[in-house]
Amino acid sequence: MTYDRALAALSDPTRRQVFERLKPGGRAVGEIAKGLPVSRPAVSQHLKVLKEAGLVRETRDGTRRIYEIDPKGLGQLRRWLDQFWDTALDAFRAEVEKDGK
Amino acid sequence: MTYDRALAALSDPTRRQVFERLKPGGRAVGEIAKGLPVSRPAVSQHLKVLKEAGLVRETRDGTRRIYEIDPKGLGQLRRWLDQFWDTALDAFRAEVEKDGK
DNA sequence: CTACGTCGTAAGCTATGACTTACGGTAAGT
DNA sequence: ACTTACCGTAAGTCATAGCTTACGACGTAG
Repeated sequence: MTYDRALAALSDPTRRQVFERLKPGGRAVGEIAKGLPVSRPAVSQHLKVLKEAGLVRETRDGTRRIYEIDPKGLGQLRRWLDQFWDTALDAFRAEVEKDGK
Repeated sequence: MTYDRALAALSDPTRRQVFERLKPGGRAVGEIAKGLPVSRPAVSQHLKVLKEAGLVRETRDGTRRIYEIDPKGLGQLRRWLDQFWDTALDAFRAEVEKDGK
């Protein structure tokens, strides 16, 4: 029942950028901030929100914190989404195929 | 590329309530507002956002507007979500099963 | 032990967004 | 034609969330 936090977390564009930067694999905070249009502390705050939403997990490596995608929050969000598929979408399957790309 | 709007739309709790009320089927605005802790105009504004996100579609019936779930936005959101499954989750499948309910 | 690199947190500012009340428009019934 | 029901939009208020700079904590290297 934390899908609500996941939705709130992923609603912010820059926070989504942070999250998408973790797709290739784990990364350190400063490395993530590099290239983003916001400061490093801002990235830290975003990572905190993502972590509390279960979308990201943290690992220590010396003074550096490595962040990687946590499938837990992603799974909860996906299950919540599928809930609408099962109940309300049976009549529209044809259009789902049609809307394409 | 409208998954961003869908995420922004579903991030608000009361807007999620509006959306979830449409799960059983199409409903009129006043009917949706009944039982919600906000006014009817507020519901109208929420429906407008949901519509622009492709999550809801509108139908006329006299002076009433019937709103129902639109699978289009739901599909785009789901595809965006699955993107992370494919790339970053191969190593964690075991844990996905473990986190359970 | 000093200096540096890496990072989280606090405080403060600003913009955005969710809500309210008030109003106007349209369709149906009498 | 008048009234009633149903709804969208405009204007204004208030809280929240994202950003910045400043600071302190922690580990590492020399």
